[in-house]
Amino acid sequence: MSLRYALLALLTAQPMTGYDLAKAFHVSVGHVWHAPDSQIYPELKRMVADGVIEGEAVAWGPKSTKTRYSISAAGIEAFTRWLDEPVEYPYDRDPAHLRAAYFEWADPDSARARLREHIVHYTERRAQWQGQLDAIRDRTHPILARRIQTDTRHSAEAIAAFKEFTYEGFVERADQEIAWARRGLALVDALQPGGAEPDRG
Amino acid sequence: MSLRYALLALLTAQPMTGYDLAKAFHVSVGHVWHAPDSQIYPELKRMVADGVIEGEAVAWGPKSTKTRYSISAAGIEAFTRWLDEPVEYPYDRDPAHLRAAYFEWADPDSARARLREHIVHYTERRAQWQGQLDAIRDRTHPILARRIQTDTRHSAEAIAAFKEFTYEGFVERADQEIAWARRGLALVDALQPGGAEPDRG
DNA sequence: TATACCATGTAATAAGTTACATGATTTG
DNA sequence: CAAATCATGTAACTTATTACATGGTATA
Repeated sequence: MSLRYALLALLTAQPMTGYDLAKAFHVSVGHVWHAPDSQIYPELKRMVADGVIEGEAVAWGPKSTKTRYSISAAGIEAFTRWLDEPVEYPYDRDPAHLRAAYFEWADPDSARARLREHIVHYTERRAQWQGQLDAIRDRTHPILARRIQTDTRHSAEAIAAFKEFTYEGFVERADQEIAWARRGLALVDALQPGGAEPDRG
Repeated sequence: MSLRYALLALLTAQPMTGYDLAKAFHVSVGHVWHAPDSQIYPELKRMVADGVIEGEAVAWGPKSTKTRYSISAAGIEAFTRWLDEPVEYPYDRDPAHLRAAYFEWADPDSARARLREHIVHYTERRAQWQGQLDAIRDRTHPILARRIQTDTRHSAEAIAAFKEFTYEGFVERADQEIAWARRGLALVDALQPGGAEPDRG
């Protein structure tokens, strides 16, 4: 159900067509709550049916139209009500840590490969999150800039501060995962003296 | 597909009936990869069909039987092959951080409530993970103890070290989430001077 | 005029969630 | 003999994944 609120959040910044919204999604809130286009379009239809957004057809070329969606009063209400509800935490399900727990069954080089992949994965994620953070801090993030312009009820300071806060948490998480995997590499080396060269990195 | 390997991992320690396995699951690897009984039993049937485990009926009372499952040679092979494959990282989908990003729309007391709930949630999780860690370290963890007894190819040291390593990562993650939420409380207070009492905790 | 990209999906599948169901057995 | 718990699920639903589909529009 979070996808709905992620989309509502985007539409509090400005009305958008489905396509623009999907694009904006992937470069902003999609970093926090992933969804493919094939999930976004049907959800938008359901949201119209439920009255939380409105869709109007706008001309596109000589014989085509596209739909521009805007949040309704009911949508604003649903969005703020959602913020008042407790979070439903997902169950723990962590494929990387699951494997790490049974590394005694893996070839030491295989274990090292998994840990290095973990570092690569979180290094890439970290770069993405840090990129968001930088753009939020210097106000070059296009969706944030637009939001600050159009939102009259909230201060630019507060709008940006909570987005910064969110991504800071992710960057710290990435750092923690990288540090954890490095310790794992050291552990594999310690348990398997004479294996591959100890990792420097 | 990870559920299958979590179950195989448990069965490398010893053969178990479905019921015992489900119970053991919930107090051990279920902390890393959650699954309800209603997912475990059907998966066991599929695993028998795929030949990675074998089920034998054992008498239970005068007129009933239960099934005892043991890992097969093919199962051991599937399990170790799984450790050789790269991890498929799930997409990011974080309901708590998603909300935090839009706290400017929330009543400050609502934002505080969400952040306090975050602290409570991770404090509880941390206690569970730390409990596992303590039991692993002093070798009182029943499944680990059994595993160390029955596993002739891996050293007790390595078996325990990787489980420790796994749970250490979770404990650190919990600490990070708690610290993050505390900073969030401070941020809400800073943006809303004169709101509720600043949090001490 | 071809290529990129705009626009919007559908279909099939997989995985996981919640609620409920049923009967046998052991134990106090 | 009642209660707990052992034992094993099924059904209905929701959510998400992957792959594919289709045609219009702008631009070089």
